[in-house]
Amino acid sequence: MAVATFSYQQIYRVVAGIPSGRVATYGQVARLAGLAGRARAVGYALSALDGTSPLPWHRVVNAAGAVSPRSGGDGMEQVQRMRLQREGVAFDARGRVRLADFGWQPAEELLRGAQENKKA
DNA sequence: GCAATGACGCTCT
DNA sequence: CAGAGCGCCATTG
Repeated sequence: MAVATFSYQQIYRVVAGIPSGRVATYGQVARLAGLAGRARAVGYALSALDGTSPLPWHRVVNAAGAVSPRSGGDGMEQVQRMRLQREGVAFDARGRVRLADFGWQPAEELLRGAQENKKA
């Protein structure tokens, strides 16, 4: 495994910053992590995580506002939905979240982009 | 170093 | 509004 590359740390930090009851898209996280356009890297970083990771990975969804079907058939996508509903996130009949209401809207200062690397 | 795969995003139909 | 196709970059073999 890559043993947590530099980019991964940025991604994890952003994911950990997602407030409860809100969901962020891979592209959003990627941009905040300084990896604009590399949404795939975000998905890869999360895939590298385990179900035991302390990060709220379940708050990360795709641009469609739906849980992405990961390979392996872990069935964790259902767990992700359950967790989000538990936090107050509502899903529509198609199992998709209304990003217009539950989508995470970070402050502009945070939107500076790749500038948030200060670590406390 | 090259080739294949992947928890994505955007555009077209 | 929903579904399918193409392109992007990063990681792994």
